[in-house]
Amino acid sequence: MFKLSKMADYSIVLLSRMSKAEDLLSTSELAEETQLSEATVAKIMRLLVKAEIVSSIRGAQGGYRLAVLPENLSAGDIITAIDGPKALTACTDDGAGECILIKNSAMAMRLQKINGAVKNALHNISLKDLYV
Amino acid sequence: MFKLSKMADYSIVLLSRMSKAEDLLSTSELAEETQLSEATVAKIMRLLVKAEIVSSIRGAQGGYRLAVLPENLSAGDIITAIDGPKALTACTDDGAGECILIKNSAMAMRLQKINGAVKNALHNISLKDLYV
DNA sequence: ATAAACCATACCAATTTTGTATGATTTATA
DNA sequence: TATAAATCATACAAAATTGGTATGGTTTAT
Repeated sequence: MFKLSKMADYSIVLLSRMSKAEDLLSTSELAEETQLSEATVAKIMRLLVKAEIVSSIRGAQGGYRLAVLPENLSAGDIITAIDGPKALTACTDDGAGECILIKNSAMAMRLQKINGAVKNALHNISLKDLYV
Repeated sequence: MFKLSKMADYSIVLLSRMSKAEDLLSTSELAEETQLSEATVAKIMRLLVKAEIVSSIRGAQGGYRLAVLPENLSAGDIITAIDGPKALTACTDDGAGECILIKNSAMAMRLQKINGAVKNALHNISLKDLYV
């Protein structure tokens, strides 16, 4: 399926909100403003931190802040962070073991061609483009 | 998720095989040559017929034949036929009721922008490009 | 010390996807 | 005209994925 997952869409909502903020935003603040549950927000923020899309400050008065400029953050980056690399990667030569298994097969070529085109398209859309 | 479904991939295998054939190919012939089960082949062919990507002849000695030139058949057409229009459509103005519900919302705008880009990318890849 | 806040993991429910089974209809051919 | 080859239509169960929540641990400002 080639459609945006709910989680990826939520993450764009959150990132759009963060791109308007000067200071740190906590999970509870983000949840309240976006109408999402705190648990869901927390789950997404963890993934965005791991992908180094946002930076986090722990402890009281902590929170999250964008680590990248909105114009330098692509939809592809966000989707990869949320849905995992398998959602998008085009099986490049430096890939992991799984990729080698189907290398040289016709199936691998097709996946590479199609996923490569999708990947490319998504990397040409920035968060700034999405923030309407 | 932005990856090719198994069914869509199978359909490309089948269509690639058909693009090499001069005459009709039956479900059992296609199944044998592609190593897929007859039931799975039958299911896919039905969808391709409904989408007018292949034409079918019923009865004994019947079978399937490509109804479009490989260079005029896009990956987007194939995916839409197999996974349904929701896999790809960008929520256009002439769309069905479901689309109207989220119209004018920020979510609709994002979906439109992202899915539109993916849709466009997939329509620029033809079956001929995939047939390696 | 305490409370605010992030971190990590595990888990279940809901949905979607895959794959198969069954029976009906069409048609070439002996 | 009976038979077999073939597509058509629907329904359904198993498997995988996704969505969402809960629980407990760790960090840090006050």
